[in-house]
Amino acid sequence: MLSIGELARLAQVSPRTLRHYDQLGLLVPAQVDEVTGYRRYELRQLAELRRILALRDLGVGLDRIAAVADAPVEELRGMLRLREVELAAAIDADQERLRRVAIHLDALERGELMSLDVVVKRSDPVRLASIDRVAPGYGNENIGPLFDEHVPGLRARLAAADVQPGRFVAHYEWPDDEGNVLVHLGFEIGEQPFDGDDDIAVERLPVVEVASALHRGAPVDISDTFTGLVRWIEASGYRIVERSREITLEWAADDSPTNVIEVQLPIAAA
Amino acid sequence: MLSIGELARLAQVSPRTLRHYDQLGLLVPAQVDEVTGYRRYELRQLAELRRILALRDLGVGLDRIAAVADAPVEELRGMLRLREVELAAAIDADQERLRRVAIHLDALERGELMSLDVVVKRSDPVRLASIDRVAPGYGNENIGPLFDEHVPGLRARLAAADVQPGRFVAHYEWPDDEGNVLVHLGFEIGEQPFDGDDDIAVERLPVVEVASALHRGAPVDISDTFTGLVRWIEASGYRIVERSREITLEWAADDSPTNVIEVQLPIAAA
DNA sequence: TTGCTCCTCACGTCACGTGAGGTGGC
DNA sequence: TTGCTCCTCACGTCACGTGAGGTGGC
Repeated sequence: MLSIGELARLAQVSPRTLRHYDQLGLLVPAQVDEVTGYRRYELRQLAELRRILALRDLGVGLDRIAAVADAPVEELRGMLRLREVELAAAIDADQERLRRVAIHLDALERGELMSLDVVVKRSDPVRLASIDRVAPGYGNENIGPLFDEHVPGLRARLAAADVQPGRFVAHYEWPDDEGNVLVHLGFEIGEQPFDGDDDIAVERLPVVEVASALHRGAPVDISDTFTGLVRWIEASGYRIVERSREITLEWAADDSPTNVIEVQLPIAAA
Repeated sequence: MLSIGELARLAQVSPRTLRHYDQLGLLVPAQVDEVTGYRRYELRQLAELRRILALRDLGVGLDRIAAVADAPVEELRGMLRLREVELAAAIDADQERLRRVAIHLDALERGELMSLDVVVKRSDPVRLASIDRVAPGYGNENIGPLFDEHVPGLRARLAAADVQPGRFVAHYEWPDDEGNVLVHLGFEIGEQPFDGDDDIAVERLPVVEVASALHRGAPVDISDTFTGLVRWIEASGYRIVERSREITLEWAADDSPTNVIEVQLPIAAA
């Protein structure tokens, strides 16, 4: 017979661990002194304990160890197979994290500070009242004037139709052969009843996987955010499958530093 | 300004998470209503929150995120490098676990049940009073008679010298050209003052890395335990660097099922 | 008799999830 | 006025480590 300390020393664990296993019913002492509460173990329990510790060191939870302890070998086999799958998944997840850490460090080397702002998510479902206009190209110098010219009018016409405009959303199509870009300018309208008119279309943006970055401040600098986002996407092993969406989360004035625009680029695994 | 629910939706986290970050001082609302306690966030805090979540998803603890939040970029860089090292270590550890799971599953296929009993550890420091005898080979049929013949006498002579014998320990040397094996038969004597005599030597076994398995029952079957242990060692990428040690943890009678003998094989990475 | 071992609570860890019980805003 | 949101506790999670406070055995 062994005292708790002797068994602990043989197995190189703490007495506290053995008390814990006793409490869980995982390894109950062969005898317990009724007066003093002293635990007494048999030597064959060292073998039991070793099995418990071996499974524990494989990362198996104590509840699952208890579950296979008195079960047929089949159970043990199944549990080990499960653990194999879990471990493979954990390794994958950590390797993915490792890749992302490397990407952030690369971005830091280049002085880019935004890589940590990028989020991959599914876009929110959006119902939009929008107009289509053609710009002579991308970039704020081409798009900006379009906004100034058409957005106030759109807002006014929605109000006239008793529709509360929500957030402002712009999205783009690929340029045609001459470089002209079809731009959709719209406001979220939720589920308010509205069918559009001969100029205003009502559309739902498909819910897709997007990489998203936040742009703050004047829209003139939005191409920096855009460039950083594209770089992040390439480094992360995605490819862009659609043109960008820009969601204006907050807008004070054209040059206000409190402006916040979310830039979304639909992506897929490269 | 955003309510807690709005910010939570934008960032796809729970309000509870935001309250938690508030409590930790990690992301404190721009305003808190003094009467109702309602939290109000500014939109620029969404960018802060995204950075926090990005680091969290890399497995960085919230305390460390807080530590780099207002620190110079150098801190962030250092923290990410540290995380790189930690992640690599975690992956290594999980891959090692994966290998061991595979070894156990293999052993189960072959019907061996003991692989989970094997432990790698450093041997305990042992001071031994022992005699050297020559056996005509390994195996219980060669070693057993030696035990029967010499062990009782050794015990008696130690008692006569006022030395309390501890656990019985046998260890072996490599066989010579004719297959003769030098066997050391001894008892642990701790630090009791004793220098031996012309037959009994006092020795300290070097503390080394060993693979250890427990044998239960009659010593006749100890070769099964031995075989399983050797197989485990090979499958696990170790090699045997010295002959075995056998430590008798419990001994009732020659054929008692409560006998427990620990078999240790000194190992090194293959 | 003095150390050493043993005992039973019970808090702390990490990042929240999940009620309970109650109130404020549209 | 009714739902929806928000609030503050406070327990539970996982496998013990770490005291606190006290007693038993050599």
